[in-house]
Amino acid sequence: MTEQSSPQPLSPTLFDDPDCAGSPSRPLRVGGKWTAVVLRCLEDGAPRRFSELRVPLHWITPKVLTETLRSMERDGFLTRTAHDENPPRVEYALTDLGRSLLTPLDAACAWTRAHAPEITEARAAYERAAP
Amino acid sequence: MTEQSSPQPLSPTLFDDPDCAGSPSRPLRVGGKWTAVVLRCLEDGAPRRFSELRVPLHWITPKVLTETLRSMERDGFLTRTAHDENPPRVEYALTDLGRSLLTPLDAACAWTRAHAPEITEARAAYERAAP
DNA sequence: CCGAATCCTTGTGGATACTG
DNA sequence: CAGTATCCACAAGGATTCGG
Repeated sequence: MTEQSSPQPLSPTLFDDPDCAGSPSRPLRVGGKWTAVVLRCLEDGAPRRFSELRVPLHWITPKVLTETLRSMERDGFLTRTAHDENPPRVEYALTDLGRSLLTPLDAACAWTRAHAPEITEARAAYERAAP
Repeated sequence: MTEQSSPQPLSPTLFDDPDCAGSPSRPLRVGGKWTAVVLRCLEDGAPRRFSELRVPLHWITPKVLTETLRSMERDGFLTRTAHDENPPRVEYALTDLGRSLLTPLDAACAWTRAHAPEITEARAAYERAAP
């Protein structure tokens, strides 16, 4: 098996940026576990290939990525374009609807970043009170 | 058992208002299934008792409500106040932190309402293409 | 290369019954 | 009233394998 070191993997729990790595509170989520991370991967508007998407997604298994992409396609968040070539090439890109989801997503992410310290402290206090 | 007709039950998938009843797309969620609904129940600032909370929550089972409240207390979203009386009385109320979560929550809810028709249409189109 | 098919593990939520 | 304690069902995520 090929040795892989995902460069800057995004977290499954979404709304994370690197800062939230410890991920205080399961933050807001969209649909499945990976939906929002896919949104982040595609937010620059450039279409991406299946295998490209796996890299920043912690080497998510194909099955799970397929499921995620299918449901997002079904909901109109992205388009799937299969080019009839050999080797096959399939590209995914956000639709306007998908891009519009980034707005509430960013709001939620901002909230998480802003309040992560409070949550961490609240948890610590809770532990102190009830060990 | 007492016959109960929960008056205007809030949906588990959160961010719902009555309009989103059909709930296109699993919308954004906060932590567990019920977290955000509890936020909504407490958003007016008035403290509520355990049993009061069960009513608008579809008669959620005590176990699940307890879990939800515990995790929210732990994260500092609400406070739990046990009055030493008989019969016992326990009240839950949002903290400032919990209240602040309502902002991104409202944003997400607004997005869902605004785009629900598009999602519904996208799904219909998807079904037409791949029946 | 892009997935589909299969099987398995886990987490989350829920039903029911019982207690301080 | 406000929970615990058990047991259970199911969906989601994941590993592995196979196919176009």
